[in-house]
Amino acid sequence: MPKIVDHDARRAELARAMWRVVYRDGVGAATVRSIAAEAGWSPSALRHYFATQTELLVFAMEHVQAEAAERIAADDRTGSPREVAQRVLEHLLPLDRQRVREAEVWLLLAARAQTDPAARARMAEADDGIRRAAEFAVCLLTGEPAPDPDVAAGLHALLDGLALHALLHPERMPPARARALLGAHLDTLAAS
Amino acid sequence: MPKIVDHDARRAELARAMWRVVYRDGVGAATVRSIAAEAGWSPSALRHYFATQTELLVFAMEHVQAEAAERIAADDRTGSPREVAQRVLEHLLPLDRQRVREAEVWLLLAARAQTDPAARARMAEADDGIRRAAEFAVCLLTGEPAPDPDVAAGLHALLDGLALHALLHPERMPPARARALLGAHLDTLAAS
DNA sequence: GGCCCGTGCCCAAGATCGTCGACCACGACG
DNA sequence: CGTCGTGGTCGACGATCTTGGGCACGGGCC
Repeated sequence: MPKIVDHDARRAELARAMWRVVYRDGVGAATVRSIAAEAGWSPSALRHYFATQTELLVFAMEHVQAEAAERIAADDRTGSPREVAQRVLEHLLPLDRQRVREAEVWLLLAARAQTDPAARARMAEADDGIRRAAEFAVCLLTGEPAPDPDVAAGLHALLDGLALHALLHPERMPPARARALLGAHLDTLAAS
Repeated sequence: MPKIVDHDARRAELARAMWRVVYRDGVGAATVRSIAAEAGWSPSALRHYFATQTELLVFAMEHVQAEAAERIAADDRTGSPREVAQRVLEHLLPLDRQRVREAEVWLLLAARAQTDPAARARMAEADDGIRRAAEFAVCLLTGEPAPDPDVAAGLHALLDGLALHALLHPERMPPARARALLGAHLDTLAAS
């Protein structure tokens, strides 16, 4: 058979090129052509590994989720359950430049999910991940083995709302304020 | 001088055409061409009234905000402060088909605000409107004349998060559930 | 009443985008 | 050593937003 390249490795390489573009020029500059140029190839070459631009965004979104999961897994879980819960959830907020860029991809994919089924499916999985983190935090706070679904859903909505505000209005919702508001919500959950 | 047309009336007419397209085909179909065709004109004619597509979206967003403000103003304010607060805030959630369409425009403009200054400015104003509603609700619940900024900001973030979930995952966040989660949050605010 | 010129509008083109088809090159297998 | 399938490029297509040039109309002025 012909020459064989490692598709997964190539996709990862292309994804790295995409993130370089996103970090440097913002998510709006992440076009097929600019990513191909960044990687040093022709735009058509990308089609062998990502059939559509949405597939690229989906792959980038998987990277975002993997990064978040790794940050959470790397947490040492020291301190009170309340402190652990807050730290875990803060890993999901765009509190530094890198995570702002990641959240930009998240928001772009959210808008695209309104019309693109593939984007919608990926957003649903990312949503699951955040929901599980919220449920984990609720379990930590209440001491119960199973979280109240409504309490977790409310925390989940607050998280996404804080992320949205931190992204769109960073001057009104700086990282410290997002952290404080999250902490206040966790306090009320712990109290009840 | 030459023939004079009422620019405001023409803009309103174009905005109505846009909303017909959005209601029928979704926000993804709201291109300059489709809107011009819906209004019966050429795409270039739109440029006299909306220089860019973002201006169209901004005008549509102003309509969304005006509709929401009107819904809130039309509320008869009967019932307990707790009930009034919930009803007012529910006017800001995408609980029916029309408001889902309006929220689609909101999300599209949010994504565009990442790169487009005009969209960003309009989103900031829309954000102000929601924040004021949240502050009003907090005042109702606490009985204080001035709301706690952090409490209002938390409620605001929850509102936007609920709206986002109702929009992206309506099967997980149906209108009844969004209402219930909002109500639960208001209960905890009233209790503290 | 007739001319002017500015507004309104269309046509065509430019720029950029995502996507696709046709074609070429290389290299592993038979 | 030949074959053919994979990898890659080039060019083109269609759609999009945007822009410039030009035509038509009609209100104001002489």
